[in-house]
Amino acid sequence: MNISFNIEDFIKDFENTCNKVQKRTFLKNEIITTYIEKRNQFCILKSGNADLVRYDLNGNKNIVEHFSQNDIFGEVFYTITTNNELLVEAKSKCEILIYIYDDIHNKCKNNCKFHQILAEHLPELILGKVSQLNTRIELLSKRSIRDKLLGYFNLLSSRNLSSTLSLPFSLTDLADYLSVDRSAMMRELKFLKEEGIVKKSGNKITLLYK
Amino acid sequence: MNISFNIEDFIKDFENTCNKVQKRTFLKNEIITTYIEKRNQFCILKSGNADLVRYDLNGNKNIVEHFSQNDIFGEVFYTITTNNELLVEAKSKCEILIYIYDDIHNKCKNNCKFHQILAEHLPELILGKVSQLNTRIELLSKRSIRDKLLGYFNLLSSRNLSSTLSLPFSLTDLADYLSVDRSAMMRELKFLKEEGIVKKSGNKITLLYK
DNA sequence: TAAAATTTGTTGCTTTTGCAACAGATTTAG
DNA sequence: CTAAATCTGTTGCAAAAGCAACAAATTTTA
Repeated sequence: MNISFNIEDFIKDFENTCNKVQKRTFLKNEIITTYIEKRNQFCILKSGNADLVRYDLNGNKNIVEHFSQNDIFGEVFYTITTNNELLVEAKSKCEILIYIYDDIHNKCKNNCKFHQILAEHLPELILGKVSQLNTRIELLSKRSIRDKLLGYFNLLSSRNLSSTLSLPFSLTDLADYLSVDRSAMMRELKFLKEEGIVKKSGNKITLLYK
Repeated sequence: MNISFNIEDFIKDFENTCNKVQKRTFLKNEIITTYIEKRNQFCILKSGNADLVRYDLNGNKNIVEHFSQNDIFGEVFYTITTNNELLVEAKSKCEILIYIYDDIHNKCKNNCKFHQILAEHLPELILGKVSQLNTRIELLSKRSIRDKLLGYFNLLSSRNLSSTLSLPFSLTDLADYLSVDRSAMMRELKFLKEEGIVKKSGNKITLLYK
């Protein structure tokens, strides 16, 4: 799994070589797609931010994943189950490439570079996804709100190579992402500030320990 | 993503066509592998049961995944992070195929059928993993012990096409898998029995509602 | 730019979960 | 076959998290 494949360059160079690839733009708050039928959509987020959202039977909103530039998503990653409505919601203006997974696999009739190269790098692309999901599982496995918050902050901080980080979420959404009650999370965040463990201004968090 | 690829047949037919594939057997409680260095191990569980386990900083045991026949696992699925010791522990006698991911990708010098066919089907194999991880995330996102228990029981029940299911875990391990306190889980299970929602005898659970 | 909608921040109270400890049942190992 | 280890089941108490409700700040939109 060499990180030799640069998805950004790939899109730039080859997205126009195949007429089966759909390009679409969505505005903030628009629904990009739902995971209902098994059309095997495979999507790449060219720009913008989006959330994969589930509303459970108790009416709780659940942010399953948060997508930013170059992330991949779509039905193809899910076994569609009964009582689950999954939506991908644009959180800002989004440019998306959409195509159907089977086309990639069964070789495109066009013999275009796009499908050719994509097929070649598909395993590492999907492995990247697996890695992200494992990180998500680690976070959700933490047993207290405090550990979830600190775990998430640490993650963003290490990606950012800095002890300061910007939240890609509102605090309301962060609670839905961590799967906890918002007011309880706010309380915990207050304690973390009072104890001098984190500092917060606007959507910036700074980790103060070590 | 046609489910045309039968991993069991594949192994039977081709595992001996490549001398780079390592076959190993582990006894119950032996450590099959650890995710520490990035050797890009890719493993297939031919038979037996195993758990992927993490011990967190508070000493809590966490069962990240449970593997049974034909499941795939290994370092290649993980971004190795600092404070994380991940172990794969055999829960029964296990037969494993081990090989290094890069060999698959960069075409095996032997030009053996094993690598050839595996490479072809790798994306759908990894997509199956993604699906499993998404199911895991859904479970961990549930907000109460009751919902986690019922969610897990439902899952096993629908796989089993029956309202009765066998737990592949001891209750102690189930608590670590659901990421909750064992005694709290036992209490909740007791309530579920008292309310006539589930029935339990031995390691068999029956769902009584609907 | 004014009104509406959403987000942040806070609190009192209730419910759920975790922790510690222990006894009995079951399984494993010598 | 017996002793040791592990697992199941239970409880009282403490701590954490959820719920509901509201005011103030901020952002969106018409």
